[in-house]
Amino acid sequence: MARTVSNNDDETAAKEEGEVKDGVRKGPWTPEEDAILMEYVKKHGEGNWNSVQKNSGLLRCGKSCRLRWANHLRPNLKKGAFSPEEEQVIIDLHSKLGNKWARMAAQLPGRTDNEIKNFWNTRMKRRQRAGLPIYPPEVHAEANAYHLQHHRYLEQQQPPPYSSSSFSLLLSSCYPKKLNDPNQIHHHSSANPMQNQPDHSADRSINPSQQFKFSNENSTGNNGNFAFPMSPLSPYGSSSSTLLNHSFGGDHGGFIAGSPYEQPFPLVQGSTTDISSNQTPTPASSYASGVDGLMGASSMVNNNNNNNDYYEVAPLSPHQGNSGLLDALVMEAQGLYHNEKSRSEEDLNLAGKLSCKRKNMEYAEEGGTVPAGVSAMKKNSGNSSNESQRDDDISSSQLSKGKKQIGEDPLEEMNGMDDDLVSLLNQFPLEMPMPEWYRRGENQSLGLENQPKASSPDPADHEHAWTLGTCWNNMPRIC
DNA sequence: AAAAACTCCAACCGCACTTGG
DNA sequence: ACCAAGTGCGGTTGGAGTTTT
Repeated sequence: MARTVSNNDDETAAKEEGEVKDGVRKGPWTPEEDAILMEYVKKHGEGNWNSVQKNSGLLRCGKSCRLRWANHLRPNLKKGAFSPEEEQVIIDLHSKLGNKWARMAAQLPGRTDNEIKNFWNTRMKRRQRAGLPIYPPEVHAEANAYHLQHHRYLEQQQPPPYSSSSFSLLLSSCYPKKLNDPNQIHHHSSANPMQNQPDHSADRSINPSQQFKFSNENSTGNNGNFAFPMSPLSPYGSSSSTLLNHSFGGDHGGFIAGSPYEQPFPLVQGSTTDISSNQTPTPASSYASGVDGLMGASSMVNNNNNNNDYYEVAPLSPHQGNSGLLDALVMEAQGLYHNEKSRSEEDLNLAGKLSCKRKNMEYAEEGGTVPAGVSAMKKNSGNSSNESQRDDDISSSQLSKGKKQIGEDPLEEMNGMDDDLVSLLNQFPLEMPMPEWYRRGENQSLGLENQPKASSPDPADHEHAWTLGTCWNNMPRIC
């Protein structure tokens, strides 16, 4: 490690730490190597990394040189901890992009993808340990809106490759496949977003083997209760026709506001009935193609106790390519689940009803009010409370605002998806209360101005806050 | 004070994509 | 169309430093 190489005995340290194999050294860079590389780049510019070794005598492979330059030597690199603003940016971007570190880094001048990646992984760990949600509610809302609008944009531009597989498109739209797809990166660069027509070729090329099974082969006749594909971030699971109707019906294009990153894909004009009417039975293999098995990998596993279900999230293979969003959500679910479990095993039977209340407590804690029981629990998570405290400084206010009323026992509803989506669709609610936190932003340019106000929630419903953080627990009540 | 646990982060690795022959 | 080299990206690892027990 470079930082471990002392200045007083670099050669010794390099010999000890730098392993030379086949004329290529590995391990930490020495100041001398850095100097050589910097000199080389000064003379020849970036690129041609493989020629560095030939021309400079540096015993490093091209990849290593590029990495060293990009992460440590290039000018204008910011060092040190991320500012709260930067952290907020990262959280926000991650909710929209997943583990697209390079793209995130492009939004953060002076920061490297590696830095961001490390930051995020650390943050995820901390929050998982603390049983905290990965994303603040506001970020969820924004991301959800982003995904939905992006999806609709794509859908309008070109029909889904598989007949009416909105699911596939939505998900794939959330996880751009091709970095150099002009429609999927640098959204800001286009003055006229309509000029950027999405390239769905990537969506088409998705390997069906990687697709999760969201089996809906019998999903005809859902009575018009279109169950929109569940966005990984959606507080509603993106499954609410109400959400679609209320939130996006009548949009006439525009950007998502309220974020540092306005997303200039055009909002799609049209009503949600367009979407629902387009939903035709789709081969299971065509679902979720875009996210490399997003939902399947995270399919909630029911313990087959339909009355007092508890759930666990199926483990994810790191190679399933969910772009990190799913991982984040899985970790969140796991963390929260374990929290729940650790608090009271014997309360499992009541978990469905109580979990919302508990989550409220957790959010209250995050906001500074720490119920005794919860604080005791957190004490067991090492120093994570300190870290989480800082970590949540950004979002604590948001989180405190994020107490929302939602359907009861959202995980129970989740369970049905894998087994019988048809019944889920058939029972999907036509109306779902719009939570307070979501209405908060209705004056923003999300096209929410024209939303019919949801019926005011039952005050008692405030207790039904987020059971599993901000990921799963806003699923509307189905049964 | 020592050991264990944890955090941080630089660097490596493999895969996928692009480009040029 | 095919192949190889170059490049970029994301996942993972391993070690030093720090904190906790």
